[in-house]
Amino acid sequence: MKDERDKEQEELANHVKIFPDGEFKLKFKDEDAVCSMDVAYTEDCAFVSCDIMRGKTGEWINTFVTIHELPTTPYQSGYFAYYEGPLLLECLQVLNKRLKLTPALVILDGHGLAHPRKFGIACWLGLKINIPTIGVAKKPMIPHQMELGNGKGSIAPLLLNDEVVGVAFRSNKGVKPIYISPGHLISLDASIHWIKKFHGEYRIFEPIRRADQAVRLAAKGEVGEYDLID
DNA sequence: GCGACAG
DNA sequence: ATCTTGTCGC
Repeated sequence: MKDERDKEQEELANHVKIFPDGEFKLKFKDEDAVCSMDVAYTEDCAFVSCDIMRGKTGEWINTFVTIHELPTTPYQSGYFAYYEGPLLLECLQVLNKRLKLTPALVILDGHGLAHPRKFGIACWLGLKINIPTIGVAKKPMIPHQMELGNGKGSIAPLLLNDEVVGVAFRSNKGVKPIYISPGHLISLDASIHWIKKFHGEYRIFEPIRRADQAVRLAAKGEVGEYDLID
């Protein structure tokens, strides 16, 4: 029996805008911010962090943390957005209200197009905020067919019914790949371009690492809500 | 049919 | 995601 949410995802997926490679390449103005987000959970609450950097230079600005109620919907693979999406949205709303900041691009943990119904959490969030998004995940949801070279920077397409919906990306020699896919209002090649540009020296995308670190500190009670870690 | 299954 | 120390290697 097909989950009701499958139909909803398939419908919403029709509204997602992915540009063909080469079209509408994202350019940042001096003031444009790029945000990378992550979430951590404790027994009784959830913490969201938003790592903020200057899009034009990649320079880290600071990291913002918010506290939230735990999701009421249980986590389920394929429906991650129902679980974590609302938390990301709430954090961005607080960010906007308190810091008057609206990111020009949001990058998050999880998939975009590279999802069984082409509607990963990056698509969901992009549609909600009408801002370009990219999903970067540590595990694939759909397999890559081509062999992935072992060298740093190797890429293999993620195929869904013969359509390229993302790539497996070897972020360092010999490490397990990460998985990049566009979420909304961006192209696949631009998604790869920006991830490469901001990536850093470890396997995991550096801004996501910072967001992860911040949110864990918050979960341990070492920083509070609305704290700017800088 | 069975197992696997973003975070 | 989260529960968790030391340890091997670049």
